[in-house]
Amino acid sequence: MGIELTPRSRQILEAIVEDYIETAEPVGSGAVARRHALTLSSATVRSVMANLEEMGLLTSPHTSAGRIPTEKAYRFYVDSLVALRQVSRDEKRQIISHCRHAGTGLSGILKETSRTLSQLSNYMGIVVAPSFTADVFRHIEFIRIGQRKILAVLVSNKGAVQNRLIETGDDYAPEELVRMGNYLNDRMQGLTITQVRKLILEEMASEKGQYDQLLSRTLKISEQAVRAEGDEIFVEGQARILDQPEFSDAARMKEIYQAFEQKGVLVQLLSRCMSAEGVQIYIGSETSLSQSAGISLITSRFVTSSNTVGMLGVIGPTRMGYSSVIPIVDYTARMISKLLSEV
Amino acid sequence: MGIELTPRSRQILEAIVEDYIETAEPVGSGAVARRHALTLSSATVRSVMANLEEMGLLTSPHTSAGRIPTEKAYRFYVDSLVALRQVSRDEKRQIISHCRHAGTGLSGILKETSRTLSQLSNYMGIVVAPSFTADVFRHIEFIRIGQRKILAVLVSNKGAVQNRLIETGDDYAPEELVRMGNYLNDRMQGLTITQVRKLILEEMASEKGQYDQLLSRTLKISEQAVRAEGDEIFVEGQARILDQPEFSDAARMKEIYQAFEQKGVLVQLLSRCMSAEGVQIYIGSETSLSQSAGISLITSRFVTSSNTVGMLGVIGPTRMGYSSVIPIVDYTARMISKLLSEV
DNA sequence: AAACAGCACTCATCACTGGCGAGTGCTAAC
DNA sequence: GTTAGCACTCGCCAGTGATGAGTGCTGTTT
Repeated sequence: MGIELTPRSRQILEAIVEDYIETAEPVGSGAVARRHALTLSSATVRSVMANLEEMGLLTSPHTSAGRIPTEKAYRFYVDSLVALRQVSRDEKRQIISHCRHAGTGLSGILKETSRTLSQLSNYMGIVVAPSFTADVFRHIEFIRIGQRKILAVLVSNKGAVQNRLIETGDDYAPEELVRMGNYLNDRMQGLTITQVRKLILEEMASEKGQYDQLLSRTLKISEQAVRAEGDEIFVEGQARILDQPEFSDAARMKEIYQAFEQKGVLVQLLSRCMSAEGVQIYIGSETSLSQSAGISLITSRFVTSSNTVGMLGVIGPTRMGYSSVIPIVDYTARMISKLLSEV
Repeated sequence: MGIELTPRSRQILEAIVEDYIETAEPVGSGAVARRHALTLSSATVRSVMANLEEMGLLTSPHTSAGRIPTEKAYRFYVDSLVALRQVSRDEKRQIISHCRHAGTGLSGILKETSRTLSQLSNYMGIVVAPSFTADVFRHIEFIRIGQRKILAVLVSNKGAVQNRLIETGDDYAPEELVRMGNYLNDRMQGLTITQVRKLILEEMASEKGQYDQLLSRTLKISEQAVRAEGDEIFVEGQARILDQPEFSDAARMKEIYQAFEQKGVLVQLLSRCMSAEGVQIYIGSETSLSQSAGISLITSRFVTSSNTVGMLGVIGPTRMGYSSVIPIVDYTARMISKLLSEV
């Protein structure tokens, strides 16, 4: 895995990656020698570049163009070359003020955050609302609060509580509701919320669930209680992709937009990120998005007071300003975590 | 307003509009004469076309290309020329089955609808969830249902009910809640929900709202009760815009996406449509979207069992297949209304 | 007068061309 | 090991001319 490079090769590779990130155009030996004052002639640089190409770190689009970094090069770059920029005072200010300012509830804050990410990075900002569907079911309770209104209180093993108001077709007696609760509490112990939901749906479809009156009523209500809260996901700044020269061509674009249209893809992609702490980076095909698209993803997770975990990050071209975006994502995640634990 | 045209001119204009809708290319006199078997020579058609151009119904992109319809022509076309297609059996089937199939609550149905619209029309589908913020406030009630949980029940003059669960920082006595309710019921009579919300926010900011304990608590809670439910809006099929040849160029595209990014623009645009019944059509600049973009909008509203009004429709290029999209939008709106009143 | 054939004219599009310049790999010299 | 020099490749660009679709006008026919 570890790639062996002389210091000079590293320096040159870094120069190429950064140049390419900046200009989006193949960089030639001359440019490297000139811009980086390496006291090396272009010819020397050339021979080094030839080496790097052999190692699979560079490719040339055609004979007499410069070279462009491969995915492998980006990977190496972020792993061991990139010098992370500090988050500037101004950026910090923006992040914080945007977070605070957004008034309307969690959704509002997260949406605003997504927008801020997009603005600061100049790529696409993305935020996945925390949900505890991966948590383990601990306790559920149904409370009658009106003629046809039931309050469901769902508690997970991490202590997160989810209240849900359910309107029903007919009336339920309090004793019946208690029995329902007990039934579920007995049977669902140890499963994750997602599994619980799945199980309920299966039972609903089975014959037993169809003909047993009481059971059927129980299932119908509990399904609503456990239903995932729209797994909210906020994407902002889609238009910014169009700023990137490599996507100015329509076919390319279409691919990307289609990929994102099934947000399912994103959800799947992001749920992977939930597990690990800290900033995570997926480059090109590592994202397992429509391969050829040349997309990268920088994410970090954040937590809330109720211990649920959400995800935020930035999607951009592989040729992305890692040195500045990584710190921004990191800082934003911390801030959001802090903000959400205060409440 | 009424444009005077001889039958023949009308026929030729219709032919041109329909040809252009199909091919997206300037249509010349020859094509019209040939394709529509009008027993007219191209020369005659030419002179008619010259007339139409003078009337502002056609323009030529340059001397020796055919002509393309102006907005005015489209307007005239939909007003008095277009022959609406029937909704095919297959399309009906798709609309109905998609509506039914979508499981998860209102959001799910509407999202699926938006997707269906996009699929059938091959343009962008859009659905705005019904909200009763424009309704008039009639009654509000707070019910204590747990240590720190309050249920707010809000009723509008049309009989629509909105329940909302509120979690509070500290505990409230039932009597206090009753008093709070009375206070609001007295003061907010006759205002729309939107106005109520605005008033509450204003009072919160005023000195009185800051220092009067009871008032402050009342406002804080009622604000949450009245808060607009995220004015949900579902847009699907954005990628389909890229199928349209006129938008294959990146700059053009960007304009559009940026316009849509502030969904505010859409909301504003669509709230206009809410007032009138039946299918409404906005062509080009009539949409008051980024002018030059050549976008058209076909919408219709739908109603729910609780008398709230939503909006659905299709956004596409001005050069849109009106004859088939109009009926689809119309039919879908009817179906959704029916489906939502059943529940 | 309405319809039309004929004609000169305009102009986008396309394929082809040659010049240019950036960049390369190789080799021979320091 | 480093570098200057050189021949070579190839994308890009501007210019060229042929092609063809489409137009407006004019004079003739019915």
